[in-house]
Amino acid sequence: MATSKRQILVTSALPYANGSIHLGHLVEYIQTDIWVRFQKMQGHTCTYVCADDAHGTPIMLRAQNEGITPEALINKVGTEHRADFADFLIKFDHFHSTHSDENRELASVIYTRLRDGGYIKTRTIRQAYDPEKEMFLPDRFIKGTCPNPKCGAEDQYGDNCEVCGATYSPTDLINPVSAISGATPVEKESEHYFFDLAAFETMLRDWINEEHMQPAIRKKLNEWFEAGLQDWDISRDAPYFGFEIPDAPNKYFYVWLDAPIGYMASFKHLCDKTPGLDFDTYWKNDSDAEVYHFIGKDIAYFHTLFWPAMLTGAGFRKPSAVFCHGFLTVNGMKMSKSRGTFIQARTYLDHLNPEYLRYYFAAKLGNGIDDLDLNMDDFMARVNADLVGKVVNIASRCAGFISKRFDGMLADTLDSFSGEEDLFISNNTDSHFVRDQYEQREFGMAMRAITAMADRINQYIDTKQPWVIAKEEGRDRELHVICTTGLNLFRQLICYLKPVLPKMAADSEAFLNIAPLQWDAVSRPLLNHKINPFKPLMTRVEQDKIDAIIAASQQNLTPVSKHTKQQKKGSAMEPIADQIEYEDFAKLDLRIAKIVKAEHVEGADKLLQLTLDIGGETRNVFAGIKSAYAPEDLEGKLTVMVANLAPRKMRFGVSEGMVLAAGPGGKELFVLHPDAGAQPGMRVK
RNA sequence: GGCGAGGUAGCUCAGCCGGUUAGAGCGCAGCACUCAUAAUGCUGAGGUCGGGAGUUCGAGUCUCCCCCUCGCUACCA
Repeated sequence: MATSKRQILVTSALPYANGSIHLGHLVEYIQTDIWVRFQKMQGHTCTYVCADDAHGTPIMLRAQNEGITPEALINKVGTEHRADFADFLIKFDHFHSTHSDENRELASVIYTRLRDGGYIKTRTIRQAYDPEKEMFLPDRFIKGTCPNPKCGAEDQYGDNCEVCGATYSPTDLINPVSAISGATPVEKESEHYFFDLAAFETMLRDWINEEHMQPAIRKKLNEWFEAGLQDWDISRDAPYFGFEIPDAPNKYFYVWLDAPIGYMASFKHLCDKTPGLDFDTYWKNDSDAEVYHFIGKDIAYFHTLFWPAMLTGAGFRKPSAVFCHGFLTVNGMKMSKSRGTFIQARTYLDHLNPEYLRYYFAAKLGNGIDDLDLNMDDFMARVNADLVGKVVNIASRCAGFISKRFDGMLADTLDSFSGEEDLFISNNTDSHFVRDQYEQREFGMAMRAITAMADRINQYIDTKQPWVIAKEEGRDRELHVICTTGLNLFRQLICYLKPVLPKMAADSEAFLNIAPLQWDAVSRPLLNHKINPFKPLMTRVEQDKIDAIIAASQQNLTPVSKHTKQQKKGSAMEPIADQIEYEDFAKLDLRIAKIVKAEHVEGADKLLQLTLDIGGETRNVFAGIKSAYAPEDLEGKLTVMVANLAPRKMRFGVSEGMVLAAGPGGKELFVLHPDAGAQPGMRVK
């Protein structure tokens, strides 16, 4: 490990200023923040910058919808983002916006240098245009019927069909409409600016063969090389919310052009107000400083191809490395609004301590690009057992004796009744391992090593039985040393956990009455020192809090804008329910049923009582179809029923399933009938 | 369809270049203890390492085939 001071600049991907921060985002910010805090504790100069990604069509349109300026929108969202990050203890040295003077300047510098270097070309392309709104339409803003003859799903986006998975160009859509105005798009030509990525192929191929990224990403890049590097369209026509291209009126930089430059811009802003922090030292071509980007694996293309190529073409240094992480799943599945697992940062914060999540993510993060699963049961068990049960418990079980018996003073030596110092030293030795794991972003390994230390300490206390010694005459000094040892070991643990748990570390520092912990400071014990009374440093995760988060996440997102708005434009069709997995469907047991008997129910206005034969057995089912069917119309016919629906006690008896029917109600109800040949009891699938 | 990552105890995961009885934590069972936020310690049960074939003296660990999961992508990047 390098012992000299390093100069390190670290970034996380820029969150888009169009939506809220959710738990998926936080994997990255927490990962980065832990690494940065760790580097700072090592005494290195480590600077962590980020910014809101504030440009692009979606932001422009959303601002219009809300009747505010894009600037007002990004300010509003920016404020919210900052609060979410701050409350999750993500400590940026600076959080900027891509819609800033610094970014405009740097984007212009980079573009101009690329242009002068011959890396910018122009070409006329044809693109869908909304004649009513007078703007070109990104594929995502065109909707129509899927052109796949086997599919024909309505209301699909311009680039691919979410129903059948087919891909096509917007011009293939049947009855295409602009999702913005409802007008029919026309084709129109426009001159676009392109970045000549292929010109950098040799440089990029060399670059990725060094240690600048994880092996899995490198493989992916090779695949992209095989496919051939394409020119990159970096311009968009007005109206567009972004920066106008210097020598091209009414042409704007595509949001992804100025987004990564936002890393530099944010840093530039910080440099301008921080003495001793010099922009060029970090970004000049031959810089010795280190620059790292933490990103999700989905945006590797931008960061490992475009970005280093742009930097090289403009005479800047390339990143030292790009670190990718996987996605977050919740309870083993993709985050889902309907399951209540699409959890906003704020929703979590309303109910739980952010350090729980920081620890849990740390415990499961490695340096690979595997997805990370937030399993709620595991989350609760892990946090409670490791943090509360093991770590905090050590302080809790020693502190009482120190304050009650020794007036809050620690002993003046650890020397020994049996190996106190050895234990202390062995933790120090292990700290080298922990440090290496942090450096390598193997946080899970680090957490494991730390909890193993905690196990040893609890064993030590158990062996020593201070509660027995406390009752015996003349063993005060022994008791004093044991508890002092315990608290010193605790101090080490907290130090090693500090990058992950900054708040708990601060509280522990207050409890121990010490200056902020630095990594190496704990190699010598704290002796003959007055500590403060112990207060609980962390309480347990409770199940009802987790339930509340899930419930709140479900409500948050059900009725909202999206559906209602689009519904008005389209047909009067009831919106399609949230997507389900095959397993969800497979849970339904649908059977062909023969209606052997149908009769009126005395006293019921809407119900008919049906006796259904489903092969081996008969079921009694109450169906609300009296308004549309007479019993005699039904008897003898076949229909389809849900056979595994939980029986329901109704006023007139127990209903053991339900028959399927369509229609709005009243006379317009249509019971399903199978085609000829179906037999009672057959499963429908 | 293409590509990538995975499938190891109930759960979440370690297992480097192949080597004796496959590991950890949580959970579970029993015991101990009571200083501690029902915390802690000890003991134990539990896995034919997705399936099959091959290479080898020897394979979660290498090769091939198959099955399953997840992700990306499908001339947007």
